Amino acid sequence: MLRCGLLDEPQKGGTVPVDITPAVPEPETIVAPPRGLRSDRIHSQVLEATAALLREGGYSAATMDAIAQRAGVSKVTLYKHWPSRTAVAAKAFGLMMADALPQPNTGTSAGDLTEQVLHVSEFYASDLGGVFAQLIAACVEDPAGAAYFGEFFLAGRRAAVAELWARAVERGDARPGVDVNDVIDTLFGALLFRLLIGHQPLSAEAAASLADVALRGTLLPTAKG
Amino acid sequence: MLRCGLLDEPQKGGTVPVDITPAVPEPETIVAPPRGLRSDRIHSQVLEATAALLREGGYSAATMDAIAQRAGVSKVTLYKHWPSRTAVAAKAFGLMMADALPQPNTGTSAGDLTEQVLHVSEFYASDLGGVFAQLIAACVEDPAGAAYFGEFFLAGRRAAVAELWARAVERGDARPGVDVNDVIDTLFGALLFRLLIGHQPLSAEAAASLADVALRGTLLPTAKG
Amino acid sequence: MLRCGLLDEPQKGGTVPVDITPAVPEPETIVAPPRGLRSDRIHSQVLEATAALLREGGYSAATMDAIAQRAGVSKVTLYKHWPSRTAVAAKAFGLMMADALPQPNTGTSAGDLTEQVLHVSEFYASDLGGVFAQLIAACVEDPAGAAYFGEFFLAGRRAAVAELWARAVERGDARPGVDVNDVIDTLFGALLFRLLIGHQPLSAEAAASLADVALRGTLLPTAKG
Amino acid sequence: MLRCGLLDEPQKGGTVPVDITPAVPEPETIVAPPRGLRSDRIHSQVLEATAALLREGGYSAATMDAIAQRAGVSKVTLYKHWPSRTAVAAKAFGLMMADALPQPNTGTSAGDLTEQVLHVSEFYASDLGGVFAQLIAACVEDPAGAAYFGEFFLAGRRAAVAELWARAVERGDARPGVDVNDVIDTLFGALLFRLLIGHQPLSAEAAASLADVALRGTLLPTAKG
DNA sequence: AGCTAAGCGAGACGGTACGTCAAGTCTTTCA
DNA sequence: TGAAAGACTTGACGTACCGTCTCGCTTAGCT
Repeated sequence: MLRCGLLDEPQKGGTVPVDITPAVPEPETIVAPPRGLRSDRIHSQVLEATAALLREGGYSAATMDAIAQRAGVSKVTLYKHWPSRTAVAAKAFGLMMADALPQPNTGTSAGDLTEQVLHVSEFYASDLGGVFAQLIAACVEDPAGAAYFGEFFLAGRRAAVAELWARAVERGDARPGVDVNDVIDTLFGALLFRLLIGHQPLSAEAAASLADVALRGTLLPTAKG
Repeated sequence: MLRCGLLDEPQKGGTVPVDITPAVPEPETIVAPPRGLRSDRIHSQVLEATAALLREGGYSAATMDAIAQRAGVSKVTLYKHWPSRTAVAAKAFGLMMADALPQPNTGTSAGDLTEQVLHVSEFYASDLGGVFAQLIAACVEDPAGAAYFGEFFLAGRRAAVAELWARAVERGDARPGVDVNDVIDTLFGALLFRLLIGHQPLSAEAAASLADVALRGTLLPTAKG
Repeated sequence: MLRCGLLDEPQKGGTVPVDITPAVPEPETIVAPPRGLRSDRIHSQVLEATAALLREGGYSAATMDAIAQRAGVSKVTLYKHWPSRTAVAAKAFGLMMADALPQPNTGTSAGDLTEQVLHVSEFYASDLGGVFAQLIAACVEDPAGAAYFGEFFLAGRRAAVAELWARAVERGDARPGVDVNDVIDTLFGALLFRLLIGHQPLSAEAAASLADVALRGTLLPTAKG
Repeated sequence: MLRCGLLDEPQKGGTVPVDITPAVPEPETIVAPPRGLRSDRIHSQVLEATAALLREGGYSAATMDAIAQRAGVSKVTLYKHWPSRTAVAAKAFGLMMADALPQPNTGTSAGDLTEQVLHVSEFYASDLGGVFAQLIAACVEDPAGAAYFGEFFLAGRRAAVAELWARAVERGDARPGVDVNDVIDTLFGALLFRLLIGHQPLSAEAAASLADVALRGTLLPTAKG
């Protein structure tokens, strides 16, 4: 009825040898926006305006009317470039977050992955983490938006973690036979759970504790720092 | 900005020795509905109507107008008993699901927990799993509803898992020092991730694989079946 | 495809003995607005606001948004009371014009009818005559609005002329066998023609000339002043 | 505020001795379309496409986009040849109707004029009569279009009737001193009234009755068949 | 047993946002 | 150079659902 189908990452080349291909077929929901010089200008104006609105007032402030006005663009145009409000917001959020999280490099597999979990936990606990939760929520009812969120935000995040995992595999720290997607979902699913439900804190200690549990299940005992 | 605070379970009795008390202070959002005979009738009528609507058309069909009409109750009354639409839906969903998942009893700790994961995965993949996702999403923007969702649905689920964990602790299968909340979130967070994002399947195999990873991190090697 | 069916006058009693019953069956398009104290207040507020807008900027200024805002009423409410923008405007215009044209009383049939034609011609030539034309035009595409225009504006006008005609009949000035509707349409159709097409002036002389032609065809030669 | 000024017929030649020159000054609204071979092809393509659309779905189907697409012409080009949508539609309608009504020739003045009224009444009652009403309505808000409607449709109609009237004058059937414009407007205004308002039928009997009334006012008693 | 006050059904209402439509203008690209 | 293609702005439309409000009836619970 309302399954999402969020992820269809562009898979841009051999940087990531590990397979993170989505198991579900790629939806054709991402609109090909009109081409041309004007289109490019509009595209960036809209995304900047949306990002600003998201920062200032969260998803609920990023109304189509508000975006249109702030970007100096008409609503009709918005709907010609994106299939829904969620899609605009998702793409804007993705670009805004593009290089927010630095790739950790501690020298050890456990260290890298733990630090990544800490970064994400911190992000979730921030204001933008709230926006992230709102977007996840919005995507539940809007598969079209979900495709954008997968493409422009989630794919990048997953690729980053997949790269860390690939390093661990190279180092011989990974427990054999463990799927990278299981690693990612186990490491960050718990954080997402807490972000959405809010039943448990998202503190650094809590994150470290969760990372420890998850890494014990995925790395070899010898890899534990 | 928009953290939820979903869980404030009533913790009714000593069945669960392990601590799953929420770390965040309990919100006072749950309304005390008017008392009296009529109130009881209204309460159950509304919840049944809402449950039926949720089953038939998901959260989006459970409009306040629709609920009011189906229950033969006025909207004003609805708002006297519950703070918001989400709250009604959450409570109705909780009661509807009250005894949907049987408590597994395989004889081993790993078996019990794995089976629980399989059950939940199956539930997520069902139509009602979609409704669950919608409710999670709705709660992101409505803390009041979130309180109801925590109280009437999540608390029960977590308590059930906590009991399985307590058994594992008694059996000496649990890795010492592991927090029960970390266990729960790690075991089910990954499933929730997949439910919401839909990037990976929710099949039995996938669930078993995730359970395996998570249990390796929480149970002692000696407990692995 | 787009015939109107404008007129369904209430026919309020024996004042007018002559038959001006519409030949087309009465449409059921006029909405029964919600009842109650609030409704009454809203009704009058809306109609006053609309009348003001019509006076100030014609039909094109009487937007639903503008009306809603000026009347301090929500658009949804407007659509609960009236089926369309045209309907609101038509009713407001009707009430606004209710007693704009005095009933002539010159002592002779020809005098009365001629004076009426002059009045109407003058009205057509005024700003409000323009609004009248706009309403006629709007009703062409909106049968629901047409019903309101018939009920709240045209019916009254026709009844007024019908009364003059009835007097002429009593006086023995009317050519026998002439239908009152033919009289009305012949007397005023030419004016309407000129209002809409604008090919010929709506001056007093022109109106007198038209009235003369039409009355020669409807009154007996003996009645001509 | 919104008077139209529809009629500015080119008056091309002595065929009509009677004066039907408009009393209002001729507006300069009719665009001189670009000249050249391509222009001619475009012109006819557009007008044919528009006529087809008008026939199929009335004025509301004759969108500028629809016309442009059907004619294989760009919208910019449309606006280079005509000042507005109404103008295109009006011209297309005029050409489409060019020889729809045959000129009656019954041998008597009254017969000719009555038959013309019957023809027009029949036309009004047809689907194309509805389109005619829509065009009249559209012209109310668009003087530029009105000019085209006058030039390419109304002028021809009026000239035809004027010719009948000229014949009556030659025959000595016309009441002396009656203006041809008064004749035309009186004869057909009533029909237009009924077309637009729809309060009375447009049947042949009704038309005959109206013609009778009007002709009694314009022809001499001796001319009545 | 009857009265009073609260609870309640019905549904009108304001508000906010949505997604859509068509007119008319402007820009790019092709012939 | 002029036109096709079509992107864009503008302004309004009609709809959806939330949560509040008002009315008048019903019922509970006290006197």
